[in-house]
Amino acid sequence: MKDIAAELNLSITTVSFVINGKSEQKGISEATTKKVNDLIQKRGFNPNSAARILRTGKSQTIGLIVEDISNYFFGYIAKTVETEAHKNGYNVFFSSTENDDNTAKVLINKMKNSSVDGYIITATKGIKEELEKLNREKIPFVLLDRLIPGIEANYVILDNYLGAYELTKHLLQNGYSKIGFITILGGMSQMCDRERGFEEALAKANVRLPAKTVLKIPFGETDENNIKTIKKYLANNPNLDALFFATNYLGVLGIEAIQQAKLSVPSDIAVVCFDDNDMFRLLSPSITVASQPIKEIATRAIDLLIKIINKEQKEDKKNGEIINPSIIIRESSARNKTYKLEEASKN
Amino acid sequence: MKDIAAELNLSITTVSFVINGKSEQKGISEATTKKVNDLIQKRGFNPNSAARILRTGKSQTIGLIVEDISNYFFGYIAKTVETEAHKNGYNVFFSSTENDDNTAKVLINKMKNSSVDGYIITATKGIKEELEKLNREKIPFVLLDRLIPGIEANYVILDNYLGAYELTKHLLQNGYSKIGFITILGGMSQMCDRERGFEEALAKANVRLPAKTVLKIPFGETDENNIKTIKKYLANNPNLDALFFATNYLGVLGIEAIQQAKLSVPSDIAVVCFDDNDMFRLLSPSITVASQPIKEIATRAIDLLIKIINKEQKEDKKNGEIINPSIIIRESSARNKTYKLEEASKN
DNA sequence: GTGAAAGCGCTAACAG
DNA sequence: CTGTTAGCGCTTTCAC
Repeated sequence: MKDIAAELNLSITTVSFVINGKSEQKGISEATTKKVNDLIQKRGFNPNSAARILRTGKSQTIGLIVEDISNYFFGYIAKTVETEAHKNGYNVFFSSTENDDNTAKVLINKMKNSSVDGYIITATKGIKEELEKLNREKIPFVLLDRLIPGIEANYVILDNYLGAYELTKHLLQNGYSKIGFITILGGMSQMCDRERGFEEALAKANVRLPAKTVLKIPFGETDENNIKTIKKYLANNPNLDALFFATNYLGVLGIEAIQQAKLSVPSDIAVVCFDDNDMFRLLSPSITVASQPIKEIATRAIDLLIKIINKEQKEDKKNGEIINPSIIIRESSARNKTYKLEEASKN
Repeated sequence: MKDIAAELNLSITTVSFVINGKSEQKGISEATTKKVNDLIQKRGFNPNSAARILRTGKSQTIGLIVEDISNYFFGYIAKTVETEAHKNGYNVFFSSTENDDNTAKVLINKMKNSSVDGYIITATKGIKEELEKLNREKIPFVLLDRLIPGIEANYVILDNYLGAYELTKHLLQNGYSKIGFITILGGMSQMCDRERGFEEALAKANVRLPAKTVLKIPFGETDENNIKTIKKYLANNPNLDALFFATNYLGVLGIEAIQQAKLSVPSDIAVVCFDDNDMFRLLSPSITVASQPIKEIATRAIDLLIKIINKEQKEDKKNGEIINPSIIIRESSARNKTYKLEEASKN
């Protein structure tokens, strides 16, 4: 910057104003502005962002903390967040927590050092304190996909209850009533809401299931072990006529388990799953799902965050957005042709 | 830092030395060191990284530029890079190019402003100049997945030629010789290598195909249009007995097109694809693939980059690593029921 | 063993 | 309309 100023016989201030687009505001002549801009172009000058951050305290960077970037849902979230962030002049730091509290905490602090201007966070269970600290320090963040009870926060989440409720209702209407529910152990809010939706749909239909038909799989196990667990569960619950997978990666594992157990879908067992992806659509039979409008979720989250950063939104007035899922009915939950609705409802 | 120093009646220098783990080297007493560390812990003090970057010129950040973070291949690359980077004390900036030159250029420059210490780049075709500039400025980078002709660079890529050659050989050995090859238009080195592998395997077997059996699909079209294109291609080439998809997302689209065209795999047409994923494994019939050891590729790339950043590697001695793919034979390329999968996979 | 002080590149208040 | 200047928080040389 100094060089530019020297070369044009201008003060550093002038150059700085031009760079920051304050020519007009500061009453700098068009000619000067142009001269400066041209030279900047020619020299390929880039303002040093470290200095700028140091001076302004703003890094034009947002931190994105997801559960697992290699999961399609989060990958697509990340892509959308990034695109939208760039549109608004922000860079994105991303990281995966692998659902580990400690990793999440470390990440939040690491990003804080890097002076991110705000966060989008898919929380893990035990980071309440960190979030409270962010609130105290007035560092903006938006919770995505899941909430932490007792935390005042801006958030964008899906109506998980509704999705699970409808998916379950769909199964019931198609004559499946002995439904196994496979979810994550120690799940966060989104998982609890899905379970609640499932249970209330059953309750409303006066269907009662033994508790053991809910299978909770710990996070972080190997795929192989999880498949084994699901296979064992299937063997122990031979009377089930449908399975509800509460999240996409469990669905994938479940399908593998079902294949290995040589069960036919849906004639032996129907399948529905939360979250859609290419695979569920192309599989034969294709899988009925509750689909999340991922792009919308991500866009809303980043837009909300940027609004907060720019103080267009009052700090103390938190804002929550709840997005509706859509149920996509496919082959995996269609009864076979000979099936009679009356018979099933006897159970 | 100033506060810490003041509170302990020490100079800022001393505190700085302790923070940077130079107590010993600088001959600071154990007692002092401990006192400082304890207070830092208690206060939750975090050194301001902007200031540090400004002073040292090192940001402990690496930039990861991929084609599309929502693609499983790149998502998994990102996850691995990130994990490995954190292990080494680095943060990761990531971005997707969507295979667009201009985006890629902008990203490289944006990251340069943010003083990344180095890059991992999946190049687009027209960023030769940018890379040359990086070389001139001695900013370390590692090319991943694909090369740019005429650029001196460190790189980690797959042996794409070999993968395609073997995949084609497999088809030929199983009696498929009228093989359609579906790839990206204007593809980068990795795509060219795959095509070359395909062609040379055919040539070696003395199989000659009309040119029109190679279909090149432009990047950036909608999925719908691409599926239409593939369907039209299938209709125009009814004599094909196998399809070779040169990359995973084309394979997915292709499978959808094949389903829509009501063709049976492999009896009507066999299918093989580059890159593996859950879907190809679980589909029925499952898809034969050339699988990339993604984790290894990512790990090698980040390790190589860090080595270069730390000057453990001479700047002017570029280092290239070529990783071997493995061929995973599945149902989609089995001739008919009498064909034995086990036999084939022995290789 | 420890401290003083310069300066990284930029912004912005203030002074002309 | 433009220039002077302080200072953001840290590292590091040099001095004691």
